[in-house]
Amino acid sequence: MLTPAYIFSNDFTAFASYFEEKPHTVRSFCKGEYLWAPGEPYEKLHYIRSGIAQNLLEHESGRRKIISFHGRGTIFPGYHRKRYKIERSLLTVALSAVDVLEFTSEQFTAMFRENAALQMQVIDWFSSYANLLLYEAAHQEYNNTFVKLCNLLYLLLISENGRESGLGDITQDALAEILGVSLVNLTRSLTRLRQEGVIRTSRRQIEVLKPDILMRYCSYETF
Amino acid sequence: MLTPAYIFSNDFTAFASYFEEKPHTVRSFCKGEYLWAPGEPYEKLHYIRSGIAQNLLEHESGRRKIISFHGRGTIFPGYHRKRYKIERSLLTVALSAVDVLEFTSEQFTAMFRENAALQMQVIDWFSSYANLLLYEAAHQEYNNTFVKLCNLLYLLLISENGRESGLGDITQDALAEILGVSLVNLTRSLTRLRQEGVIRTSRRQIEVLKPDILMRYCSYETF
DNA sequence: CGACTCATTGACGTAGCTCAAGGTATGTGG
DNA sequence: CCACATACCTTGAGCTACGTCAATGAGTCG
Repeated sequence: MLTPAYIFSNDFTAFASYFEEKPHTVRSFCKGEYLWAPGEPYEKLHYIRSGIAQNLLEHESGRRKIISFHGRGTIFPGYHRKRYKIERSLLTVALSAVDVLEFTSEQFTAMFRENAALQMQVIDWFSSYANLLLYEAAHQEYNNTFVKLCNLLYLLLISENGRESGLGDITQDALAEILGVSLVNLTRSLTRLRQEGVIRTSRRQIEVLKPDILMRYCSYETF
Repeated sequence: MLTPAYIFSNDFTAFASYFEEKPHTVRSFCKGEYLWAPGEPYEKLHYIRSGIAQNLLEHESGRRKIISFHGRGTIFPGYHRKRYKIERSLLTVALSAVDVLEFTSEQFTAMFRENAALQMQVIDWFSSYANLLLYEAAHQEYNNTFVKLCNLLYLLLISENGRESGLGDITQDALAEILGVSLVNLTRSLTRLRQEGVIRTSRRQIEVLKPDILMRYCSYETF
């Protein structure tokens, strides 16, 4: 049974050569560049050949919520046709150099119509995305910061998907923006875990020394 | 541009007669009965011919989060093939007498494969569901209870989708469970709105007297 | 008309916020 | 290679939004 995944990767690799054959544009983004800029409607879909990007939402209060990460071998955003107001506040930023195949909505629709396997993969992608959002909106909401953090560390560093997808380094500020808590509050929970010998921290790095203890702190839905 | 909808309805009515022709089971549920019981894996899909059901998640702390409502002319749950751990904590309850066509995963897959219009509608459903969850997980998270409530009242009572779908009456307890706040805290915000003459409340009923003022309290993403 | 559901208000404790200050790596230009 | 700037992390202090507990009121129904 599947647990939430913050990092999407390698779910469309089976279609890599198929995508290459079909009409598309090759594009590259530098670290820090927007794949999807603020205020822009989301017109294009990207198949990521290499690199990693993060998707986040800017709240009118100035706080930012990191929603998900998208690495090599996946499509972002999900294929959809309707336009939602919230998309104006969503943006996608390259965390490293990113190399993509860009499809217009029409180009992707043509592939979707003819390729039954692709249809199923799009469904699978949506169910996985919905699962992450359900976990965040309906489960994590009721956990305190400490449990939220343990859950996140488990999903990013211990779980199969987390280990495979390998985010590499991450700032504590980013962790706070994933969980929707303040940096100060996040640091306090990390300090507790460090004092208990569960983790070791250094600049942009968190190493889990005692995964079994970390898991005992996690909530039931997490693994 | 579309705003979040808590109530799903009439998005599959175009397929009503198509569904009737295809293999299915007709089922009826009484008010309070589970369409999807706790701990049960989600094996079946329902096309709701009449009635309304709510989908919610039970947290291990005992708190409940109401996620969405599903009325006539829609499908629930969304068509998907993978199994997620969180589904064990999800449940769906009939809020009134509910009459459905029940499809097994295989039966629905057969229809999905042959019917291109259905494929597109399933995509639209997923994008709408993802939009609601994004709104909840990434936007409402940063609003205080008062703004959360104003947003919800707008979406349920003022917005086009809310008015059309018509939840009818709703307890304040349910509102609190949608927003993930305590009943006490919710009541205080309602009291403020009542004192300002924005709403009138009575048992299971909320009437908006001054929609323009309510809207001024809402956050930017809401309409 | 008693029992139950639903709504309201008060009292009080605390998780997590902001503000503020400082410490420690990492990178960069001279 | 050093001086300095910048990014990142940590800790303290005080405030507040929101949670729980508790008591009561006000509709609804068999």
